[in-house]
Amino acid sequence: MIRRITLKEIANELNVSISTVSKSLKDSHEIGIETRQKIKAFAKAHNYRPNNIALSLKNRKTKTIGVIIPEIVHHFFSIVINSIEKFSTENGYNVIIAVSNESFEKEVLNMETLANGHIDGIIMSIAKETLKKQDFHHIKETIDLGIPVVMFDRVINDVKCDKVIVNDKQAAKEATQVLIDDKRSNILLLTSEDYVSVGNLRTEGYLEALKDNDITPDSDLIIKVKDKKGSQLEMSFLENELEKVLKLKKVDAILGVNEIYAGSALKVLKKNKIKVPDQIAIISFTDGVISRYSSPSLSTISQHGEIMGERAAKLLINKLTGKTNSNEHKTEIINCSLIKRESS
Amino acid sequence: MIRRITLKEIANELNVSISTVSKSLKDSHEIGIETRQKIKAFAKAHNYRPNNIALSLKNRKTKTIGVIIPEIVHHFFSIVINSIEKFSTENGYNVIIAVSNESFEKEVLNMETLANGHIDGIIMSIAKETLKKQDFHHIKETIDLGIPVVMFDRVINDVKCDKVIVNDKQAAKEATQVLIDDKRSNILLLTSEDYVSVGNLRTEGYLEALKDNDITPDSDLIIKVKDKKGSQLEMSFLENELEKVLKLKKVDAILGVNEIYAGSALKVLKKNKIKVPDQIAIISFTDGVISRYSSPSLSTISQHGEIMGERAAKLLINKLTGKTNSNEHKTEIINCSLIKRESS
DNA sequence: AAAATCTACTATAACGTTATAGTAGATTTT
DNA sequence: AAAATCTACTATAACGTTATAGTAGATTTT
Repeated sequence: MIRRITLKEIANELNVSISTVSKSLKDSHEIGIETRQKIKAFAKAHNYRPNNIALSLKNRKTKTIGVIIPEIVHHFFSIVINSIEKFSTENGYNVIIAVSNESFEKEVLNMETLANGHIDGIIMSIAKETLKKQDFHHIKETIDLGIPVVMFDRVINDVKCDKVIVNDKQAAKEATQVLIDDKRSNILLLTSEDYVSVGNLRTEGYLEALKDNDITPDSDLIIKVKDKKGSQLEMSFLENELEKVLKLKKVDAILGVNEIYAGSALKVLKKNKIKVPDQIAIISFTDGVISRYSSPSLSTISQHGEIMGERAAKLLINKLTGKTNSNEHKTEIINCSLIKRESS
Repeated sequence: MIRRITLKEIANELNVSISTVSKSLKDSHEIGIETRQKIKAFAKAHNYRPNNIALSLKNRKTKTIGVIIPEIVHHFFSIVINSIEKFSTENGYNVIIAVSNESFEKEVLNMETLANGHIDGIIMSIAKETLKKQDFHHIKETIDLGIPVVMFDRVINDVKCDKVIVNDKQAAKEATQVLIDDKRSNILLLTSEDYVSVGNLRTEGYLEALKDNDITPDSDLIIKVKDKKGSQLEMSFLENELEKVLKLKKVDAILGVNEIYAGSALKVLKKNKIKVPDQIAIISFTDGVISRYSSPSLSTISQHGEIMGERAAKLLINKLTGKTNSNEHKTEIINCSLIKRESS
């Protein structure tokens, strides 16, 4: 085992002061060229690398970004993380991941751990439980400590920080319109409970589209999927509800706020021998792997997770490097796009 | 903006020395009880939190684990990360994520960045390009620096470190046997190129099963999917090759080394109106979301990514906390299990 | 030749901690 | 009453850096 050599050790070996070594390695003109070269050669030969922890302490900068997300095993979030990691690394930042698992308590814990040390700023998407509780003290406290926070996708209006969102309402409205234009007017909506900001916006978009076309919304056609611990339960809830509605009501289209919901719906339709898209067309949010590999493949609304991640990272790094003022807060809106596949 | 208070500031406020503050907060009996309580109360009131960077420097421990993986947007890897993150957080460790994108160069870069500072140990799965190049100097150097490394899934035999793998060969053999027992003997294998360790082992298992049943392997029935930048190209290669083979040869079963391959195969079969599993049965590795939401759903071999992640994290943390000797290296083998669904 | 300037360094403090060694003043022992 | 011990602290060095201030000795200016 070879311990990493330090400036002190180099200084001792070469009988110069630590300052001389430090300055030489930075190629400072204060030091004579011969000494400089000797030191640089020695450092190289011994594979000197500055200790980043010491630098972090000195500079009060860790060059690390903390990311708090509700889930990792999730197509959209993993795309965003990937993109954050990519952009951050390119700009000399490391990325620490913390998962809230949709839990308020864990999110608070994550924030505290991160804020206590190893990061310069935070990118996050809010846990469902936090949205439900409407308790954002941990986020406000972190911002008060001078740690910049950027929120993406699931954001909170009354916390002042940079945000990256998608035009959820508009996208849902347009998708609904596409279904209506296809002569379908009994559109079932699979959405999440109201406190989930994005689900809510998508529901609004759906309702607006109906209104614009003078279709009276039928509350039976809106299934709000209850969150259960463990997605298995959540899905069986959805499947049961959907089957019930299909027996009672005429349905000729389904709009899902994510591809898991839509994928599960597809299973139910198949089981009941309902033809997609002939009898029921489907459009869903989240352009993930389910949509592409299911059959028929699902028409989806892409939220452009890659762009989202990159924008979020860019906003944060701009704050960290002082390129943007720390009191000004931007909200960037990314336009979704509808990807037509076989289900519509 | 409220800057975090330091020991020094507390000491100044209360007219005691920094030592006294530090010791009081650690509840040291060297300090009188009244002083101690006064200091603790003051610290609490001002929301004192020790600076972790300073502690890291002092203790030469960062309480952070680095994870280097080939991809994040990947069911199996994201499950493993999730599990690593979970176990690590529970044990007081943070997790830094670095993505190699299957590139050797990026993997080396990632290793160097991580080894230079902010982490105590590394968990990794090797990039395909690295496996192809057979150049592992970066990993050996990191280990030489006294930074423990744990490899999972894609491991390297001639690097001495802890490893967590799956019984790939045996699992592939058993899956093949299941297909044979179902009276299928023209089994097509969708595998990766030879240098990918896990793909190779699975191919071996497949071949062994054939041999045990006196079936002569047909090299036309083994498609080695070429890696292309961008999975889109990779898949069109697979689809074209598969279509060719289906025209030329009798095929009554397919074994895929991952669910992307199997999912793509399913698309091809569907396009050619081949019934699954009646005409061709499918079994694949990776129990992901594609397998569950495709139709028919795919029978898969679960590699138990959660267990893998947990074991890897446990092995590493045991090394870091000195619970296990740093010179002894374990290889843990996790048994896959076959999950039967509709495709077989 | 004294004063000013330059060259090529070194010493010191600081980032925020903690562990070790040191020390006034009070109390106990002999 | 001198010596030993205790109590309740403080000073210092260290982790590994860097920026600022300081300084011998040589060289240049006047």
